[in-house]
Amino acid sequence: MTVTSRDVAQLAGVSQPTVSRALRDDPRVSEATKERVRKAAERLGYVPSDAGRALSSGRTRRIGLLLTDLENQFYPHIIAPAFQQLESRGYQLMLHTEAADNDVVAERLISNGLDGVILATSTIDSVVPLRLRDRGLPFVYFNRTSAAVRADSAVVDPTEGMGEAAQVLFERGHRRIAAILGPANTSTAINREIALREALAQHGISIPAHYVHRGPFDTATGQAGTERFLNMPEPPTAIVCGNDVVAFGALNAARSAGADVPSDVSIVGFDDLPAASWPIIRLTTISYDLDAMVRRAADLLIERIESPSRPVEESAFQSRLVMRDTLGRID
Amino acid sequence: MTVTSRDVAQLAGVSQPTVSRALRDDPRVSEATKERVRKAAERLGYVPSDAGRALSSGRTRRIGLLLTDLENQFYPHIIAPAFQQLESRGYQLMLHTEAADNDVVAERLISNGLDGVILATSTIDSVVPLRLRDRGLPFVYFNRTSAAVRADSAVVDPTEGMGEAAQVLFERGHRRIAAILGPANTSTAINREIALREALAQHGISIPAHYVHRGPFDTATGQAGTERFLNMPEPPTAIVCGNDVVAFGALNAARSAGADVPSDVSIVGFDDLPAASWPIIRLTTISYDLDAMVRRAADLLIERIESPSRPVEESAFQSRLVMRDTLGRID
DNA sequence: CTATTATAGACATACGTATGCAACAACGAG
DNA sequence: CTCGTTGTTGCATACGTATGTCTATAATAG
Repeated sequence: MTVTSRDVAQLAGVSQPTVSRALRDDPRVSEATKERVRKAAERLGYVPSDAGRALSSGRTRRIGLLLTDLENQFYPHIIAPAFQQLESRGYQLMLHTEAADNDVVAERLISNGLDGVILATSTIDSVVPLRLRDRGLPFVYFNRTSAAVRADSAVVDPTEGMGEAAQVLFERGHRRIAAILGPANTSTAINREIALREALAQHGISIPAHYVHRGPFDTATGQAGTERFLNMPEPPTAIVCGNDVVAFGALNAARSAGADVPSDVSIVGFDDLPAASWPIIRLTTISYDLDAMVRRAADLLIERIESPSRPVEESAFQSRLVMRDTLGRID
Repeated sequence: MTVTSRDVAQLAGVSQPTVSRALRDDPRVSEATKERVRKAAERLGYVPSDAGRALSSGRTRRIGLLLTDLENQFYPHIIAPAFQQLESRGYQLMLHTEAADNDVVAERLISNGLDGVILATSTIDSVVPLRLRDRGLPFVYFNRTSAAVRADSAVVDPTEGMGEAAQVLFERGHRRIAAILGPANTSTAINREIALREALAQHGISIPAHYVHRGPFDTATGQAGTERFLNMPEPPTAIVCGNDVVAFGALNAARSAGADVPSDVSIVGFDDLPAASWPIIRLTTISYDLDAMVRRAADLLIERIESPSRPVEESAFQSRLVMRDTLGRID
């Protein structure tokens, strides 16, 4: 039924191993034979079997990307550049989305014969990195890291962005500043909170406990937090959000409550997703080079696969504030 | 290095085939032996090799989803339910994004040892369906179909939705109606255009050529089309868009041009993406059960895989208008 | 007590490719 | 004329699992 390298070998009048080598452009095969083999392969419509190749070579040239919650607008923007970068280096991307982060997930990653894994949604207490390390399966942290195992990583450094945001908030007269932060077990939420608090502290501003809302990085969290804040007797004048998706939820809540942004309340995001710059949104947010970060993660992983003993490389990307229309002035 | 079924067999004191059967709960193995094997597997941390399994059984339980343009907001909403549905039926999803639609793509799909493919971005002149059919690799059309090969499909029937939209547009006094349509080589663009024109014709309205703009299903198209329309000496009072993403672009263009929606121009979308119902957007659009459609596509494919000789099933999903705030009344 | 059958497991082999090693031819140097 | 060298190909085998067939043991019937 299916055409194998043996069939090609027979037609070309060579042995099966020669076909294998010829089609991968092995220098040990003469140009004349290569040409003959290619012709034969073409004529039979031969397509090498990934399974056979994987079994024999022990490598699949396949890399997993582990995500939770694909519905979140943030992740599609990772997938596309990851795909491209891996492809340009001869690897394929295999998407894995899992609600939980447990042993079953780790097993699935391992059994799939992946050459490596990009972990994009690790929590600081994830078990997956441990399992992967035990198996010797290379991986890289993207965006978030886990405390359990040290590994190559590509993350954002929120310091500059939060610094600029704090500066502008202060200059524009904001003193009552609230924050809608991500889950406490994610490195991103922790780092952004620290960066924000330190930056505000430089202007003598602190965020009281009742001005802090925590939850998953989704619109519902932004919505819930903003509703809570707006209903307070003394609402904040500005809300800094853990990311853009949360900020979109905040904008929605403000609109629903009849509060004008930015004259009633200012909102700041983080990530600068494409939608943030849409004329109907114009979100003031903190930006960084997401595509470059994805590409870096892919590169780090491939280098790790190809030379496993390299020193660990932790790569941080600068961030900066992008002023648009959702951060106003207090008179 | 890696633990194989042979290692487990040795530890459990049985043969390798018995391990294979025991772990897959084959009735030919006694419960006592199964238990012993499971214990041994657990103790060694055995994880079966996908490649070995694929090579031996000829099946991978892996299904490809072929997309172009992951950046488009529409597609992530397909991926998540597809993932879930396939997983619940014991299959894994393998994402393939390709800019083009050519032989190379088909070859990649074939070599990957997929059990089947979901084609989500076929054009009517796609070559991939031909190649897959020649190879005997099962596939299903999702959303769009191709004329070249008949196959199972799950698509939207735009008739009712467009009918309701035309009705409301007419009742609210719109007579100059424009359309921003998708690429002419996609079945979705064609079907929606036909449905729209027929529905408007019932009210004696036709869309003149200069009120038609065509382009890819993205925000840029919506933006460009709307700019063009708004600059006309006699601009349309309403714009029907090929999908929501296009409509978002139209909203952006209107905002940039200082045109109020809906008092200056009305906008109608198609798909009812989650963002369409956001308070800051509130897009009037045509809705259908996208998740069910995805699940249907997955089910059709799996059934095709498991019984290849079934008759072809073409599944169409009803659509309906969802009124929100972007379709106004002409006084 | 023997013949028959059911049951559980072993044995052999297949799947398709990659790779170390041996074989061979052609050739030039000594 | 011999020997080493270089370049090209074939041979043998490994990768890890699944499955058809065969065998040993136990259970059952006559």
